[in-house]
Amino acid sequence: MPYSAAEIEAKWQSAWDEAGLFRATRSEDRPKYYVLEMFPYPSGRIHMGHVRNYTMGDVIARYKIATGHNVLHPMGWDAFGMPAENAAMASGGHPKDWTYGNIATMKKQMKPLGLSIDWSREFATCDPEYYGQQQALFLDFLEKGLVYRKNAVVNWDPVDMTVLANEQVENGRGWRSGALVERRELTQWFFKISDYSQELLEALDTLEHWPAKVRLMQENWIGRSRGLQFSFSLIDGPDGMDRVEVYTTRPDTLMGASFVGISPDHPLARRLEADNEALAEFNAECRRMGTSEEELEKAEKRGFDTGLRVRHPLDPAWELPVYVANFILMDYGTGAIFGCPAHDQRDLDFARKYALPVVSTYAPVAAEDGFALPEEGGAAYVPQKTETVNYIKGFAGDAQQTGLEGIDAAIAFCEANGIGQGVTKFRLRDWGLSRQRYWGCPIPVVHCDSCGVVPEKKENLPVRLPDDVSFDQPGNPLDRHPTWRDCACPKCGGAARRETDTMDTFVDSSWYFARFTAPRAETPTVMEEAEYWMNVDQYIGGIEHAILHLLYSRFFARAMQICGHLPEKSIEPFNALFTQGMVTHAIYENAERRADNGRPLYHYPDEVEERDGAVVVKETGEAVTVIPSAKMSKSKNNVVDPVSIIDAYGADTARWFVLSDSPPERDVEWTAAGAEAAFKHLTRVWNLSERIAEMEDAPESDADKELLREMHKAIHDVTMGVESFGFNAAIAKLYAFTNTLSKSKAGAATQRQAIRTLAQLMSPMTPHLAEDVWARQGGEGLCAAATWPVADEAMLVSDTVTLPIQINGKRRAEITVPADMDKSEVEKAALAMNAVQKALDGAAPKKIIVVPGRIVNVVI
RNA sequence: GCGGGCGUGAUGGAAUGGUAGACAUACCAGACUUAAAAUCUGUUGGGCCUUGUGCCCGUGUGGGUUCGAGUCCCACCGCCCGCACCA
Repeated sequence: MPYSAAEIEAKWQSAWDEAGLFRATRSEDRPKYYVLEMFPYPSGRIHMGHVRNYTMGDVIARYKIATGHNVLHPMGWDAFGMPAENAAMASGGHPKDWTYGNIATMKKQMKPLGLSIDWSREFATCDPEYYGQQQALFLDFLEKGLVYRKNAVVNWDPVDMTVLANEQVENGRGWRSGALVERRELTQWFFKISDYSQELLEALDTLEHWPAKVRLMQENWIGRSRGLQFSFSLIDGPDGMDRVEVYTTRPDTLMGASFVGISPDHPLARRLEADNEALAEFNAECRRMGTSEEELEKAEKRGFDTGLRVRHPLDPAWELPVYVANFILMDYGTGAIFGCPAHDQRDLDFARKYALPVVSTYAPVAAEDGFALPEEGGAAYVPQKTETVNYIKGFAGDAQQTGLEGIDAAIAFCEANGIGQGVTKFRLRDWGLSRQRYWGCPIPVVHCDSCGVVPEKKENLPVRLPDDVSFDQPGNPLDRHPTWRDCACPKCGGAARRETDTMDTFVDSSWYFARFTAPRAETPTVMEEAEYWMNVDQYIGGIEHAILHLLYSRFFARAMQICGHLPEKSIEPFNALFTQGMVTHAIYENAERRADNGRPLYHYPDEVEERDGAVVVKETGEAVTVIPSAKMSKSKNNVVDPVSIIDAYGADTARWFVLSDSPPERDVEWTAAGAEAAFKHLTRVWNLSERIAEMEDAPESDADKELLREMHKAIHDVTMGVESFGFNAAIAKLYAFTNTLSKSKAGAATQRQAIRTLAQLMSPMTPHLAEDVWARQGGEGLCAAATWPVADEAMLVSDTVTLPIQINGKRRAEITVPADMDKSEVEKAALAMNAVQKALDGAAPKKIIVVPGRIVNVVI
């Protein structure tokens, strides 16, 4: 019989369903294991990235089932968000219909992959049963003071009358209207994540099974710094303003101060713009810039001289100008800085532009050739904190000190002289959760003229989104929905208005992992279930979530614990994290023609072919530029649809391929050739199984022993590979073992044992094929439920070992010796070799290094 | 701009500081076939001539540590990800 993926895949999926193999229930007889992949946004169709992500999780889940764990492997939908509203605006439908329609489609596309998911726990974050519990969490957080209101800046589109996300701002203009975007202040809700800065930072050390790079990125994001907070006294400032408070991490450069810079949003700047039209214009222009940090940092550094002056705290006679500058963030520090051009390149650029003085406070201890002080035209000199420098114009010990010592000395000096205080600050800002959009979780509060902001009563939850909304007018439809918006105050019963803002979708994804432990509960979580299933033992997702999603989830775990929704152990909810790479594909750009709208013209993979070493469009023969390995994107026509791959080759081929060619943390490029190779291999295994099933038994020989030895090596290597996320390496071993088996001269019984083991080792990756081979070769029960094989240590060690012999680190010969041979014996045997004597050419070895089982290196 | 990562044959990649290129693709050669496809077998980093169990070079570039560096350290170049209202 030929290999028919479609047939066997359907068959074994029903078998697993009938056996209820993936239904998770609490049980004390096995250790639990919770494996979770970041849940998908229901964008419309599944893509290869989903296949890769869920296949990796599935490998872990199936491996853990086989090694005797009680596995929880759930799936849900991150279903709120802008694309649903955009679709509604574009085509007139309802975000709800669009979203649930997409979920149905994607679930139908995922099912054939044969994932070991407990679908009984499925939910979407836009289900009222889910977001209602999220509203309950919000009210608990409010009660505990974990959420509060303050003003914050948003991107405002004055034509569409709507708030824009950063990604909706293109070159300072709204993506739909093309209008110049403004910054506007709104009163918004914030989570007090900054209260946990220190704790979130320190706890990173406990996350030993997280990638070091993710921990480092979070550390930098939280951004702890030690510095000095002090003020400059303002000369003839406006009423009530007599000083400018400043925070600096380099107080040792205070004697190099050359100006004071304040944010355009600083209270002083706002006060001054009232009587200064030019300044008002400057500030307005700054506020037209986007709100993203990237944009602020990349923008040309510009300043406006307010004409005001301040006194230097160490020398009242020393006056400095005050500038409003576009690169200073009101959100960080005090919204004001002092500029020290000699030791900060940005300040130096600024000083040169506005002809401000440049004064070095320290210089290198030993200047290299060509070094010039910044005041002599050199670049800003910024030493490492551990580098020793020569303080030439310091004030706190004036001597050679490391940068760090200089900072500490400066803080101590300033504190002793009443100039300022050493403070620890964090870069981490509070998390603004208000969104002025319809398709999100309503914030469950009411605004009452007499009572102010009143939380909705818990028994009135969920505050449901109204269905009768339209998107034919700009703005948030909740704002113009009177019967929903107008309500009674929960406190006084008088006329009040619902909050029409909804929550950031990051809120939805900050606790879904906890909800999976009790997805139908009438409370956000159930302690008994959370106690059993939490924490997530292995979390898998994209590196793009390294900071925000993971940090927010860590904060939520703490907040939920405080409110009694999670056990103490869940303060860090993800025991282990793995960040996988993307699935990429070449882009085929027409080199001779552009699309009608002037943009580049991209061709689908099946529209091009190779002719005489060049890639051309099949129909027209036009030349094509191949851009290798780019992120799959609809607009580039380089998306490969998993459905078509599954239809053509089966799910096992798709699963095998996405795991095989690249290490999981790196990007993998989808190629037609790679998919075919995967299919070819699975066919080979199938054919091998057919052949072995019909073999007649033969007397045992050395070949049997050899095959068993290779089998145990394969068990060992594949197990190691799966345990350490080395799926590609595990697959390489499986290829090699398949080759060994197909050439083996061993007897039928041994070959059957070997191919059953091969099936088991393959089953996490290609569960359907494995199941079929297992059954064909007389395996008992379901392969998916069979106990994982264990490598026999005794079978792994060889009697002899081949050692390379190096002369001065260059390989010159090799020698085969008994594995347990003594070091000195190995040394003797190596020196006695002809090739070694020839290479030595009479020279006497100075030193001989023998690393047992590894290498011999002769140094002459 | 800031933070993080990556860079190895024609290609994807393998390699606890210890024989660089496992495994796969592609290419070439052979078997089977009237033929092709499929399948199976074998070869393949570059260079040299003296064809050997030979020599030299080789993991983005330049330096360093080490008996020994793809791996560790420093600098540079290129590409990718994140930058707080995309999910």
